[in-house]
Amino acid sequence: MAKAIVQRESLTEQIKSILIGRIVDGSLSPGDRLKELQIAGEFGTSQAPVREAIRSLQALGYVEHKAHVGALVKTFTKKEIKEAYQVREALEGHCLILSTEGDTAMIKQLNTQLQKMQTALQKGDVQSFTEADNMFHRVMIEHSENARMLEIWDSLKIQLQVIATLAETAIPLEFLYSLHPPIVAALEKNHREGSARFLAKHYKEIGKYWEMHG
Amino acid sequence: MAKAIVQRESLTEQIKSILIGRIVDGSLSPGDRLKELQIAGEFGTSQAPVREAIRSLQALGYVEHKAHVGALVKTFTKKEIKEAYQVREALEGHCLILSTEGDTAMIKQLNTQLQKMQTALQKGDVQSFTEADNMFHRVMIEHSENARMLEIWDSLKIQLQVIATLAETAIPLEFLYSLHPPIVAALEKNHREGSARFLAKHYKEIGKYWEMHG
DNA sequence: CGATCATATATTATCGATAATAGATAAAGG
DNA sequence: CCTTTATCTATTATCGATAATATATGATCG
Repeated sequence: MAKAIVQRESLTEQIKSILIGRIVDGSLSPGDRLKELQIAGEFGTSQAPVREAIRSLQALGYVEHKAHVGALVKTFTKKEIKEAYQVREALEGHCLILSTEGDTAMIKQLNTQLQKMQTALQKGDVQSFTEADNMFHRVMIEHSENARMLEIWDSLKIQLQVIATLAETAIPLEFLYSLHPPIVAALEKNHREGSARFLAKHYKEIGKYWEMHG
Repeated sequence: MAKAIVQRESLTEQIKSILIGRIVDGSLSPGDRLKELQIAGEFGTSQAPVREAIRSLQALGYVEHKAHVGALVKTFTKKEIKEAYQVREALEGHCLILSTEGDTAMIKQLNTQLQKMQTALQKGDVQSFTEADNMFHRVMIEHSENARMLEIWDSLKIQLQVIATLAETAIPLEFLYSLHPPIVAALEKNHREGSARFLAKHYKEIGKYWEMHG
């Protein structure tokens, strides 16, 4: 029999999820202060689980913590964004190079995401586009079957996610889209190095936009 | 005037440092359980700072935590080691490719570490060799001037550090050494892709050893 | 004898209260 | 006035105690 009991999540976990939600959706902005007792009061808990939740937000990179002062929602600098993109490029590029010849599954999934991006583009649905874009890149990592790498990749997504909510990054989606198909096309011809080069170009172009507009 | 006051570290920080030391030096072995109250008793503190220290060990990847059960010193599987090496290769390779032509400083530092490795080799000083080896690779990351990447790289080192203490990885140091100079040599000729290829070979060889002996 | 259920125990998770600290504000001295 | 020092306040850091939970152990039933 399947357990129907709703496993009560620990208070810490619940609070953590709620706070992450608030940061991602922007109701908590960079620089905002998280006061342990105030939050505890809001949720009707004691200080302890709030404190723990905040510390784990810190580990995830959502907040900064200063001793005896408390936690502030992290403000991402231009440099940090650039750094995150650079790491992503390193990881994704490596995965492309390592991708095995016969792995048509990855190519298939990449194409699926390309189509989703196109559909979103036509509808002008920015959120769906961003989602598909994210998945496109995540697929590369997933297919390396390297859990650690995926974990790291996800941790990078956090900052870019927060940024995406805040700054309408202002990169024209049509252009952003156009940077992706060549990556897949090269893979389909088994040109893995070429694919990695197109990926590099993709990130170079994004970098340019951040230089100009960020 | 420089402050001479020894800033009292928080209990949490102190406990964290001690526990990390015990894990790295092997007095706490993989699978060992960390009991909050027991440790608190040992240090004469309450449960709270111990609990926090353990949670931050978790974030750093030293221990695993199961709800209502507690923290166990992490046991690294062969697969996880392999994964960590793969990520290292991705990061270091990317840094080599991105390294700027005029960056003689990096080459100089790489050569310095090569020499330290040689010296250690002659003395049969395994620890010094390992240190220099680590630094050799870290130098590549440092020169990307990407703090996030360096942080991630360091977090990967943790597991390999623990492993190094436990299992004498049994790779002949002479052979391990020999994999490094070609990386620098290629860089000196401004063959960055070639350098990255030698790096890849380096990790492939290490991988083989883990397959056979690990 | 095996499977299921109750009970006991060790340990984490949470609580409410207190101590310690950083930063702000006011007072004192030059 | 400006600088330094003392006081105050808001907040984190730590405490000791209790509640909740998972696992182990033993009891009950088929």
